[in-house]
Amino acid sequence: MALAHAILASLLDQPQTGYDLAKQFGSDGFFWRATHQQIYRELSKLGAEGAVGPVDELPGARGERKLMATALGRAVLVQWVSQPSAPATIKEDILVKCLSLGIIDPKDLVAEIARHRDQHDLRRQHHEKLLAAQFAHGPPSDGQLLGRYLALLAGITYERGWIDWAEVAMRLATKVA
Amino acid sequence: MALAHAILASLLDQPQTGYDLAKQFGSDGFFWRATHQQIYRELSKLGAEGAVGPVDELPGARGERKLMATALGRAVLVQWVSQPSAPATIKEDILVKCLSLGIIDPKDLVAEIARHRDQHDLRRQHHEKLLAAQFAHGPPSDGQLLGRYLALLAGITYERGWIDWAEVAMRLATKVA
DNA sequence: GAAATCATGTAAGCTGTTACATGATTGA
DNA sequence: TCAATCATGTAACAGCTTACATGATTTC
Repeated sequence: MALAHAILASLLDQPQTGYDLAKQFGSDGFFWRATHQQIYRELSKLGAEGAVGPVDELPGARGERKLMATALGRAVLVQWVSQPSAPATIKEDILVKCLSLGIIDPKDLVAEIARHRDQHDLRRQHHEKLLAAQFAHGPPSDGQLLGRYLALLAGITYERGWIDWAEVAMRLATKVA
Repeated sequence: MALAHAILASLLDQPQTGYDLAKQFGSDGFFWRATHQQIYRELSKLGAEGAVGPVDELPGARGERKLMATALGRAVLVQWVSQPSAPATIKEDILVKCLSLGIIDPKDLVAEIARHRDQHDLRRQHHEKLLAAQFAHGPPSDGQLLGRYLALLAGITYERGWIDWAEVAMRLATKVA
């Protein structure tokens, strides 16, 4: 149930509505993807547990229900972080498609790999823009900020890995075509 | 429902029992992870659809029920491969932990990143051993084999990405500690 | 006034994980 | 013969995805 913890971590920085969170977790560039349905479900649970709570905003602010992590929520997060977790399992369609190369037209695979390279490249650019905008002066020394810096760096490294692989794979698969 | 297709792709090479598949999909190094329960569930479905079928082995062979993809199964796979698919979504606990750096001891995060680096390094070594053993003479020209080569290459690139990131992240997070 | 965006939900179905179970065969 | 491995399942639950729905506010 790491989504709950991802939400809590996201609510450390600033209060947000479910909608805010859904936008963030729905954007292609974010380190974690989730739909608004998942977000709201988790928020109800977290609210029932008392891990997130409403922020009493200016009464004039239209029906917004901004939430933030409570002291309990932060404690829950700290507790979870202290337990070791296994690396995520890879489930990439493109690899299944590679394994099917024996029964498909290599040109189709090359085209599909090209599409993937483009999508990963878009994300890479997005991450790099954020990094440049938020951390123009290099890695920050503040803990909270450094965490975001490291997450962005991981995203960039990840996307670059796929891009590099795609270039090599396309060259090799073209030869067989 | 890509697991079904991963199974079909795996049954292109050679007939296997559910147990064989479960071993393969359960090993840390494989490009896709699934438990034996998932495997058997998918195999029943695929069997009911006629996408996989039994191989009549030597009658002496003990209760083995080797399966392979049928013509229909191959057609299903080809059809699925022809549709574009989106890159997988990242769900890495370690990134949530990075975002929590504001409320935890940086030393704990560094230790956790070190654990992750080690696990990714084990997988990297595993993949590289397979690559060296199966493709000693470089990339193969045969389609089916090239597919496996590309999948292995992707695995290696992926693991290296995380290892590289971990080295940088540990250096930066140590400074703040 | 219409369209877009903000904001929040329910319901159904599929996928993945954990726990529990069974029986046959192989090797020490 | 005892343990390990082979081989196959059921059941329950947790997590994720897709489709369907509603109403308020903001912008053109």
